[in-house]
Amino acid sequence: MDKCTPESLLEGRNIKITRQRQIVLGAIIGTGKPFSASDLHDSLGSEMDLATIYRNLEMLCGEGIIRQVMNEKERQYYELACKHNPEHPHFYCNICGKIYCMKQDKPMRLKSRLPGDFTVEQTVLQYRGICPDCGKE
Amino acid sequence: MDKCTPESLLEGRNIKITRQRQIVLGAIIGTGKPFSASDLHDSLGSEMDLATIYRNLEMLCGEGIIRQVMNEKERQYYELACKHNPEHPHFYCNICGKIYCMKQDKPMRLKSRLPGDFTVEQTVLQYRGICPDCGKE
DNA sequence: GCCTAAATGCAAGTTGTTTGCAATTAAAAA
DNA sequence: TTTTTAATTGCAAACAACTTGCATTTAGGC
Ligand SMILES: [Mn+2]
Ligand SMILES: [Mn+2]
Ligand SMILES: [Zn+2]
Ligand SMILES: [Zn+2]
Repeated sequence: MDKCTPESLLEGRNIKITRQRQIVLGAIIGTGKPFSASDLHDSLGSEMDLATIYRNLEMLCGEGIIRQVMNEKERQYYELACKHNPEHPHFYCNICGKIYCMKQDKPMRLKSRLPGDFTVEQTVLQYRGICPDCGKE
Repeated sequence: MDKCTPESLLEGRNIKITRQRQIVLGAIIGTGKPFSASDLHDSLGSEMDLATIYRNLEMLCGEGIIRQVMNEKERQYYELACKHNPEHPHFYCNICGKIYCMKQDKPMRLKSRLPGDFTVEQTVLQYRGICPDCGKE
């Protein structure tokens, strides 16, 4: 139950702890919601260059500290990928574009996984991995 | 089992049947695979303006004649949405980027839904619809 | 404190997609 | 069939998300 901090997330990884990385990670830990690069940029009052944010998001993804959540309106969303936040499905509202995290309790009625009155219009199921062509090499 | 034609797909819809729409729909019907705007543009030997292709893809989507399949590498993929091609999951290869359509037989082992040796690395499950905030208006 | 590789900011470049506008065209009206 | 007109097209420019090159700064080992 030890809470994540910018330092705890980066420790033992041979990654420089820069001022901007502390700020970015602080913001990521601070929000519970999925976020895009420009969400971050805005929430930081544009005090950091967008290119720096993009470079750090890529790095954090590679390290498995954050994960890609959803690609919507040609914009990539991410969320923290620590032990407190295991993988789970998401609900995307076709009207306001908000992204809701769904609880991932194993055997459970759908109703209990989102609070309130959600109307599901589409269910998107995608598999990613290695195809036979690419598997043999 | 009547096969789709550009005309049959557009009929009764108050949409002008232009030369370029026949060509685009012909190409879409011709290929079984998901395609992007630039896939189409290339396959038509650049004989049609990309803007026209984008405008028509948007229109066809709105009409439910095609559907969005996947947003990958910041590029949108589509496929024909006629009665011969009901909704189904897709497999995206993390290496070559190919998109495979999966058969959607109801009760079935996963093995039988894709031919060959596919390694699943990620399963993406997304719901889209209307959230409670947007539902009450 | 000094040194060096890594990280940053800035500006410019890419790529996918959209938009404004004048010219073309499908198809409804005459 | 010819005329009319609103929709569609092509072209060029605009946009938005993201990436890259490069000179400058900085974290962290010495
Ligand atoms: Mn989530
Ligand atoms: Mn398919
Ligand atoms: Zn909503
Ligand atoms: Zn492959």
